[in-house]
Amino acid sequence: MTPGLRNRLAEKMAGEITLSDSPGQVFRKWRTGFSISQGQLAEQLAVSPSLISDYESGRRKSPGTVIVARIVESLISIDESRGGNNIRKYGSLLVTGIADDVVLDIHEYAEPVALTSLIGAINGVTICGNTGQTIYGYTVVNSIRAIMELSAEEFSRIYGWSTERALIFTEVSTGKSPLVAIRVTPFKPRCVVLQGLSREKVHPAVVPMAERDRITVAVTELAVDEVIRNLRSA
Amino acid sequence: MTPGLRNRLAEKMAGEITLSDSPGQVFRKWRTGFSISQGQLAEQLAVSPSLISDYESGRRKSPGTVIVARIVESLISIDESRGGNNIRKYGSLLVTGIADDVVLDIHEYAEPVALTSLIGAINGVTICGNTGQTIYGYTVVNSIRAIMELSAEEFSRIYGWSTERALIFTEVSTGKSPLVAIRVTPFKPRCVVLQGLSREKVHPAVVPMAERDRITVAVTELAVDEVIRNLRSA
DNA sequence: CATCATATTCGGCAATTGCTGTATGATCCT
DNA sequence: AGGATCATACAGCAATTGCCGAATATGATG
Repeated sequence: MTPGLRNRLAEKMAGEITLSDSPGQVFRKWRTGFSISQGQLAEQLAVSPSLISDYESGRRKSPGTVIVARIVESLISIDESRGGNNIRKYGSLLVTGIADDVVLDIHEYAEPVALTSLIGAINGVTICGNTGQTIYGYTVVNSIRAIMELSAEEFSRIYGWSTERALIFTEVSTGKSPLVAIRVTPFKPRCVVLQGLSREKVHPAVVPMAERDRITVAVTELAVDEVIRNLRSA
Repeated sequence: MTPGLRNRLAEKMAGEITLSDSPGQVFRKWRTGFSISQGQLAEQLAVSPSLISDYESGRRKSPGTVIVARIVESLISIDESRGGNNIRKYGSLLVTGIADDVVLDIHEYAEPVALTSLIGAINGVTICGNTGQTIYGYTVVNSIRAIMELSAEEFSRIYGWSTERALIFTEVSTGKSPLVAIRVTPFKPRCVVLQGLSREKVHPAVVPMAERDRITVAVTELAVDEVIRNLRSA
């Protein structure tokens, strides 16, 4: 695990916290992701445990950069003292090695989000599957590039932290190829969104394949840029 | 320019500001890098220009996440409205496409740093060249991997924002190969540091090559991890 | 049911921030 | 020389933060 990786992970965490409308929730996401209790974090920071709880619960709406930096550095220091497994785990998500124009955006939610909320945000129409679920993140993928260029190992990395996410494939023509690609890989997303399709143009093989893998499928005709923008704003 | 790139650049900027001991200086670095005046930024933010100056000058030691996020989003919005050239320019530095174990760390300084300060931070010994210069950043590179694996285009990207930087090559045996590689590429760094060498073991061809390219050369026997840690702390 | 660990709430208060508005100085252009 | 632009310093003040400590709530375990 290189110090460079650790520094970039710290930067990623700090950036995500700072840009969030709910920094407390993002604090908690990272703390629990690192398997650290509030008491342990408070001890490392030499503060009262209620301070950690105050922040995570949103009592402070605009924490200062000093306290954010201290919390991030403490999380990483605790993990380093335990061997650095979480730094490697989350750090590996930073090193995509995948061209920017294949993975167009990727995001992990601080807390579970209703699938209906995501589909609604992009004016999606559900084709099949259960929309009563929640998801933990999404990845927006250039469909053709992903299928043509990614190895199996790279393909698995578009899942970020969790397979309980939505994969949004852009500029698809019938939707068949993305579902075929998912069929032959070990991991299944919660939901697949086919961008650029109307419901009528969905290939008839899509629904049976999706149902075999218990994947919810939706379509959206929103432009790619708008999909990404709306998802980030939701 | 993908929205994903823009979001990751925003995250990078926010993270860097938050983790810095001088957030004001990092605000200024990004603002001037984007060619935006304080007045233009204030207008976009709908605030008084003195607020921007107050922050950049360090009057506020721990700005809140809300104001940091607003400033970062405003810089990016202004650039988008101008065509997005700076987003592409700085965003391209995020998409290394270079394996993490080649570029071990890379950093841009908010303001010029004396070369002697960097060399001192890593217990370096100057072999040749002028140490009275300043630098704007550094890149720590795995010497063997970089030379064996990087294309010419990839090699040029280890320069980050500026060639006025130090390149630190790790685990070198004689130091000849890095200087040869630099000789045959168009850009020259301000300084090359050869990690893992004592002054006696430097190949005799190093100094003549460095002098031809007006590059300062130093050596350090500090461990790689310590080099990266000390540089980040300096 | 008791105990323990973890988490949350909340009162309190000194310190700091967010922001306006005014004053000042430097630089550039006409 | 004068105006415009850019940047900085600073007084002032309402609002908010950083943090402690006590009390309370919740879930797991024996």
